[in-house]
Amino acid sequence: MSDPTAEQDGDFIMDAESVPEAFEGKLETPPKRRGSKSTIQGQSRPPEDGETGDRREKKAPDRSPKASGHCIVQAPLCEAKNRPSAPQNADPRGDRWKETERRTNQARNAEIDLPASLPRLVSREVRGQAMQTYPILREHDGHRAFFLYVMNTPNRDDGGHWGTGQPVIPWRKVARCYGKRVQDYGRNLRTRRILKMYRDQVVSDFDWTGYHSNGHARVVKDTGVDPSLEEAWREDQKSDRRDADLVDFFTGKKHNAKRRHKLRRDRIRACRASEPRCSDGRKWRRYLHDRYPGNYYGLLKHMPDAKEEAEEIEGAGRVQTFVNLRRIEEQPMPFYRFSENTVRLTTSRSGLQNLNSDVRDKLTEEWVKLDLSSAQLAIAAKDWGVESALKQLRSEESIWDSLKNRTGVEIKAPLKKGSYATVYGGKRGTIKGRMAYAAAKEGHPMDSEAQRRFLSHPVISELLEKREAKLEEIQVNGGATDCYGNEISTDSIDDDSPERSVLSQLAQAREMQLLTPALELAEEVEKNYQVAPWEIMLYLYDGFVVKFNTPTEEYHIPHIQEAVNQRCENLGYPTRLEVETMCQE
DNA sequence: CCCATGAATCGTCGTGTCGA
DNA sequence: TCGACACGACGATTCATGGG
Repeated sequence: MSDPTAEQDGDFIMDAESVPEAFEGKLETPPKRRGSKSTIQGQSRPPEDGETGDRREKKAPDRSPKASGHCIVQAPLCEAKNRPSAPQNADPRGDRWKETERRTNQARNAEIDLPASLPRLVSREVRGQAMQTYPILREHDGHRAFFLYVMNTPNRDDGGHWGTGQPVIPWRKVARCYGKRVQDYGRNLRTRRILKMYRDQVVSDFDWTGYHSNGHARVVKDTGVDPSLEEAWREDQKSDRRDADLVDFFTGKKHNAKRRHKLRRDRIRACRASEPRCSDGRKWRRYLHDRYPGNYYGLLKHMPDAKEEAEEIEGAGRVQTFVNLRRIEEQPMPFYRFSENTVRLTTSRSGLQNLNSDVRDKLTEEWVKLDLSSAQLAIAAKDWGVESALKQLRSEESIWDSLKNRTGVEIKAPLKKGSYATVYGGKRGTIKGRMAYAAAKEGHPMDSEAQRRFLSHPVISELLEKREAKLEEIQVNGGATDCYGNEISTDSIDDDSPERSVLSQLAQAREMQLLTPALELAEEVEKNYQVAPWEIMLYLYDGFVVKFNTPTEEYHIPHIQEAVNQRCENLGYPTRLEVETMCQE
């Protein structure tokens, strides 16, 4: 967060007003509730559950008079009766244990900032069931947050399916659940103590693995949660919940229009912190932020399809995708910010823009995706004066077919990845590596011979050649000026080869310039019609996604294309705006 | 190459533990 | 009481994922 432009983790939801109702009134009264003593069981615990955590008992007993002292889990709360002389100094558990206890107990009513990737929406019924089963959750913010974490975190030890495998509980995440004061205790925190308190006060069968046996974080061995609650919870998470009465498990607030509104407002404000690098960027963002949010909520009805598609993804990408989906469920409308080294608008949190494209296509099934054909290649071809590329792009034969023929690679993905890397300045090794990676992911390994052929394709090889000239030019001039007149100096970029960065920034600026006529048309249409027949819903760098409010695709799409194509032609870039065909296999 | 996001990794350090 | 040792945690870095 040192980065001033970075917005904070959007979960600022946690301020006074969002304190759960349950807390009212208890503020000043000491925790009389169960607290008193029941909790404490400090020693009641079965002696042996040992490994997890405590081997401590054995020695403790003897030397300490204060054995009693240490078992008071919440002693600190009742300072009223602190005993004068006692246990102070020679506590076998150490001051840090006691301090950890104290801070954890104070987390009953804390300012807690949950991880962004943690899904927190559940149906009202399930939340009620959880509160009934474990009443302390109602009034202990920290335990409630940690309970939610254990139940819902995507961070699981099998790295595979969402919701299977055991939750991983790194100390940092645990501390985060118990609020700022616990986090601030930093290196002195005894995480094990917190876990034991959770077990003692909340879920008595909770159990976890040891730490650092192999350098990994702790893992939950047994959530210990009541089976009927566990099942209800899983069922709820799996279902499509479009019509469910959702609440935020942590705050207890209904996830209704009002809350969504507040979320949006906060997010927009956070995005304002960054300034656009060009006027077109500002226009794009204003337009996109002005969209009617309700139109994005309509996407949620495709959520089950999207999840099904996401299940197909192999490896770590699946978890990423589900995290994205959860965020979309919470607030599907994307908000954009500006970054240091590009004119592009990027969404401020993961969401539609960063979602796996196959999954995204499911969600936006009813919308139309338009993008520039081979945009990056076209831009490089023109700006670098690559004759063979210009010719190829203007010819009948698609560049992709040509590349496929040359390399013998049947699928487009790796070739696309390779050409991105080529025009954005990637080194030869990078280009090869990216292609190989993309190919492997699709299950069609790409051998080094194929990679070599890619680089020696006439178009690619001339691109590489002209690219070197361009890089040298940038180096000599100490930078370059993009199509918006921004001077990009190599000095301002902290990198081994800032020229490459400049090169890619130039292309990215141009791509925005080529696309902007579509934005202007959209603004115009909005002005001229009572109800805009179409609007741009999502910005995808070299394309965008359009929603039609009236069945006028046949009429309007060609107009949009014409506006953009006109500019491409005027400026001499051999690319066109195309409707992306959903090619299902 | 640009972006955002998060997980894993590794060296360092203060402190509790335990045996002498 | 002292010193060796292991542990829990930090912080920075590196490596993944996703998008173009």
